Amino acid sequence: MKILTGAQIRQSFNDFFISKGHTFVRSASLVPGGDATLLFTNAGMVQFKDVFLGTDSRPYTRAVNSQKCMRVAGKHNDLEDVGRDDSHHTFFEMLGNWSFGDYYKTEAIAWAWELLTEVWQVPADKLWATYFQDDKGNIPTDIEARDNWMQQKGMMAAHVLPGGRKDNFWEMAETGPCGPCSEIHIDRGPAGCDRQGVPGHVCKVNGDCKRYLELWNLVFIQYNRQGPDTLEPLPACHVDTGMGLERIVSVMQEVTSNYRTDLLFPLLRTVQRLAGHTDIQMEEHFTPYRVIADHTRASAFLIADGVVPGNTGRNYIARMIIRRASRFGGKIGLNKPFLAEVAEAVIENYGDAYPELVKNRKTILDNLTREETRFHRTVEAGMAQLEDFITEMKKTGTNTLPGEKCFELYATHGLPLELTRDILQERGLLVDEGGFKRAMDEHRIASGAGKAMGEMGGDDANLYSEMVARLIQNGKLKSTGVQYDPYHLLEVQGELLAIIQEGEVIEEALDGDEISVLLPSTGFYLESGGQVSDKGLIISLDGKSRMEVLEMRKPAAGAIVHICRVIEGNFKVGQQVKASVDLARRQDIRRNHTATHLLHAELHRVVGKHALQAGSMVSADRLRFDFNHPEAVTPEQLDQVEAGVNAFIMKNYQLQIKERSLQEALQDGATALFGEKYGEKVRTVIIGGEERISYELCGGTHVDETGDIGFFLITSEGSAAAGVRRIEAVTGRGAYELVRNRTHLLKRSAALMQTGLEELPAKIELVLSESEQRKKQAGQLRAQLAVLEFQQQLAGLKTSAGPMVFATQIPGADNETLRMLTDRFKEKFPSGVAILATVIEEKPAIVVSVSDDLVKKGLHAGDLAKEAAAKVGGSGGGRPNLAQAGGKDAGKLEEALEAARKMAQQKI
RNA sequence: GGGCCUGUAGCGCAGUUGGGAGCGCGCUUCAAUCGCACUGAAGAGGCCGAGGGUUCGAAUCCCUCCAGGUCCA
Repeated sequence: MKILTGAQIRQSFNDFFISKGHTFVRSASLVPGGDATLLFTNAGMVQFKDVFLGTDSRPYTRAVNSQKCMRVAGKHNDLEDVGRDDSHHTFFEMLGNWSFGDYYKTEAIAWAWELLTEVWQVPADKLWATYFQDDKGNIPTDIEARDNWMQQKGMMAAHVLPGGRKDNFWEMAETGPCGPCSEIHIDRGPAGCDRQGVPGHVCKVNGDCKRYLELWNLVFIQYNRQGPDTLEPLPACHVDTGMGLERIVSVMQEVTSNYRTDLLFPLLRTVQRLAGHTDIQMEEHFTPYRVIADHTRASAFLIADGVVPGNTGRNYIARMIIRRASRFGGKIGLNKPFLAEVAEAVIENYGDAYPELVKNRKTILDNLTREETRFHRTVEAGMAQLEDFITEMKKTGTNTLPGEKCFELYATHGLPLELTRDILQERGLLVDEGGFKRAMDEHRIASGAGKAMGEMGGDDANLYSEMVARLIQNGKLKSTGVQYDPYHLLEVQGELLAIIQEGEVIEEALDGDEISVLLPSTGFYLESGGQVSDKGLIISLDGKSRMEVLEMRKPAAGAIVHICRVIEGNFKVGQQVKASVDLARRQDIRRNHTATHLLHAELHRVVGKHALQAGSMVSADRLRFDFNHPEAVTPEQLDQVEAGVNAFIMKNYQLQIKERSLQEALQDGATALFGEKYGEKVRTVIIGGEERISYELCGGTHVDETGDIGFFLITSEGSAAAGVRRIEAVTGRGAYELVRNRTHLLKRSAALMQTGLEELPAKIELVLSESEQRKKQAGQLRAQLAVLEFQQQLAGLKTSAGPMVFATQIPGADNETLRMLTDRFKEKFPSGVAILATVIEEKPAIVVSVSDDLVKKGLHAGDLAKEAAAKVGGSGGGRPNLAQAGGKDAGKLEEALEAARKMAQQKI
């Protein structure tokens, strides 16, 4: 075999297929654009899915690339297993070549063979191939593939094997494109078997040991599945192949582990240096090394694609992976943030092939360190909680921590089970892991497993995709589905192709119905890139029937539907209608969208280049912009940003919007946003001409000149998530309304304060401090008066041998003063009962104090308070030596005091 | 999207059937010192996250919302 580096293998794969007429296509983002059913791009074909479905087209028919993929979570969450063996990864690269209705099996097989055996010089006698033979006998055997394999130079006939549906038939979903596939395996020799000596074990292709390794899967898409038993031949056949880069590199570099290839080993070396381990120590702790290498690589790529650690969705996955890496770092003594250093090795090793890593270096390193720090803090807090549990256990003499307690530590305080177990182990204690699992399962169910990522996809997808397919066949729709042009088709006339109500196709909609409506073409903007859907009207040609368009949706490829409510008359499928976008609303949206671009640009200038867009919402009445920034934006910065955007507006720049190739735009420095799907042709929006203030890829609608925005005002700044700030702003009409309302408020305030606008703040300050002072003074005076009054009353009392019982009203006192007065009473009469009352806001309030010696005799202040309160229609209580009560009827206060006094005297 | 936890002085926190809003650090002033650190004394600083409800009375109980943390998908 040729000796090549991992980077060379990737490059030679691309070069080989480019030499066969393929176009190199950049790896799509890990965040799949426009596919909410998918958490991450998990295969090479994700970005070409719509091409296979026939609803998207590309300027080329042959493509090649290496695609970034993440496989984590999803159906089977095996994250806990990644890093424990030599072949599993969260992140990996998939090499692939594609034919879109161009070449087919003959070329695909010949080229795969040529690349492997001639270019890479993999020994032909070690290679095996499989072809499809239906184990159920319904679908024809793929003889074409078999024969092609047999013809390859050096291929041994015995090495071409049939395989059933499980391994050799590929389907995207329950319906849609599908076809047989053909796999290439390599025999690593008897030594590669990990089940040697197991009785009955036989090494074989697609067997249960590791001797035969699947290298490459060639998928031949030739059918369209329409139901469980109906396959229709496709008019054009496609090829979709995939080969895991890490795997082929491990084979060609003849190492036993993906982690020992030059793709990943430099990362392990970095960890080794940080841990200060010898080679032997590294081998002894190979699992933590693998976990750290895999997870750091994955999180670096995630962050580069805009997925910063957070607590929901994709962001949560990023957090989980980083925390797991951090935890395994702890196992080899790395207790301070260290992942940034490992990430440096990732950037070094992958930066050439994936420049987004280099471009986002600072963001990657900062986010890793920040997340590690946060995790350490969380763990410390969790440990403190655990200490409480341990003390509790020692008290009760148990040695096993109940599962639900352990789960509480995990689910509420973020302390992983493993750490809890380790800490307990050190103290000779145990965890009830069965209980933990049970609590976990309960939690899973309680959290409503299933519809977490939103409502997209769903049951209607099939309904719509079938409907679109039928309409295309009938010639009612173009081959790409509904014609969508939100830039020009602001008013269209067309046939009402279909009406859907609550998942059912109907023929007629009546007044008041809420329905989905399909037209051959539309100019209503479909929510994307944060810009909300358009609203507007659909009317019959005679103008007698009308429905309002509330929202736009795309339930399936090619199906862009209007969600409507009929407000007058009725509609029938087949009739001609006119659809018109609400233009005033659209105009507001355009202003807000262009302002969003200006805001983005200005934030870069004022707070820094790292302030990348992390989310955006453009609606008619406001705009919301989220961006990465670790701390609050200062009021000065906000002011500067607002002023900057308004300066851009006043310069009245002409916007330049044009289509160009993605490659060209990116090379030219355009900002591409994460989570957006870009085809080959992209729409670019440039503001500022020569100065080029902003240059973004954007499908949204924009104003013609920045002056159209009118005016821009920031209305709020706050936190959207950890490390993400959110700015809200208004423009045009909204900004004017805001200023007008505020001006009115200000004028009214100034009038109320009897001063001019300029002097208003000073005047308010003055009035506030005066009022504060007066309040204090008044309180002090009231208290002084009350004290004086009370002291006079006290002076009138004679000291006697026995306990003193004293009940009186102190006008003007408040609760606090009354309590203070009971202390005065105690000073004069160490043994006694004071029942003091006052009237606050027309309601009686009573405070009862009982000296300690009387408390010991069984007197309870609370009882006296209750007795008194009963008379004034209230209730009360407190501690034995001090109690409070309140009531409603101040007129009976004297009576109440008397009752309490009597009761006290009786009890003494 | 859902489950759980937490919002009390500038910071870290306590507040136990609902009845005196507190502790530590920090801050201000004074004393002591040639000066600083330490120490001692005095003091300032709180719509107890927001809004509603129950109650004579809510930091405390109930509801809604907001923010942060954490887990599940």
